[in-house]
Amino acid sequence: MNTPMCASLGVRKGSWTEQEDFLLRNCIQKYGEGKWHLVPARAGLNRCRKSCRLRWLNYLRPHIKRGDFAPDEVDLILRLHKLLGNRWSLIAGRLPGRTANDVKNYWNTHFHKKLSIIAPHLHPRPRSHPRLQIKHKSIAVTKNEIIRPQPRNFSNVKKNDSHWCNNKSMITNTLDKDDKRCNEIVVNICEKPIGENTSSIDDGVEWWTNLLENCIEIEEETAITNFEKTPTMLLHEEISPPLINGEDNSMQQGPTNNWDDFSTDIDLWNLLN
DNA sequence: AACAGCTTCAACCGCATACCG
DNA sequence: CCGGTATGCGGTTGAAGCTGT
Repeated sequence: MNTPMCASLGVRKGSWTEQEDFLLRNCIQKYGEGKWHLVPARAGLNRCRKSCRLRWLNYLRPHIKRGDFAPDEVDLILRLHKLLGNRWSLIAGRLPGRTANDVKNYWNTHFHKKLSIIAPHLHPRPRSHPRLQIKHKSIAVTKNEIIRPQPRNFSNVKKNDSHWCNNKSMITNTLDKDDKRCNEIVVNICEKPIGENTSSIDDGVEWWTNLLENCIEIEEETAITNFEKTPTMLLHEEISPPLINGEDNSMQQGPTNNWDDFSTDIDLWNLLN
């Protein structure tokens, strides 16, 4: 366990000062990201490595977007949350400039509390929010089974793909009613690179561009005109219905077949407005 | 103006997984 | 294969600011 390290030896906690931010930023610029256990010593900070990492990832990293989420981003969060559940890092990976913490906080403040009001049995939350109870009319919400990606071992896969979006597929697993792994689903989503140098200004822009390119490919393949559709609409179409075992599964979906049911999202949109 | 209650979000905590010798 | 360590992630907390009375 690592956390005792943070608690021991009087390591500083709480809000970061400008001086600490300056030291950490300089350290990362000099040595690069990673090796977090070395960062406190290198930067001359009396902070634990986890605190340094979190501060960098959530606040100091370049090109982090602050402020309100755009409607398109909210739409994407809703759809991805429906697909992935509370996989905040995965969701954030598809929102350029947004951190997992941002997405999580946004969800908890804008959606979770509202869901807990309109469907408390599905979304329990410790504290009540009387104001919101008055503000929002009741809306029927159906529970959707989240398809949770399972860890996969790609150790035998060649790791020299320099174009991280050239493989459009993300393999996930679904669980059947007996909680047994039953199917592999290939979801066409751009995967953000891991472990590459992503500090350039192209970071978010590039993956988003690739996402759009992939959407265009799908569009061309299906010979459907999507002139006035938003990226998220295209993404929605891209991720549903799934391909199971590489084949069109539209006629053989099992008990977890709810890919085209985004009624909850629409209700949540109404809540926001 | 003062107070209480509520909301937001940065930061912390603990767990799971990856990595390495 | 095993054990220790590093890293990443999601849940939770709490201080600060905001809003209503």
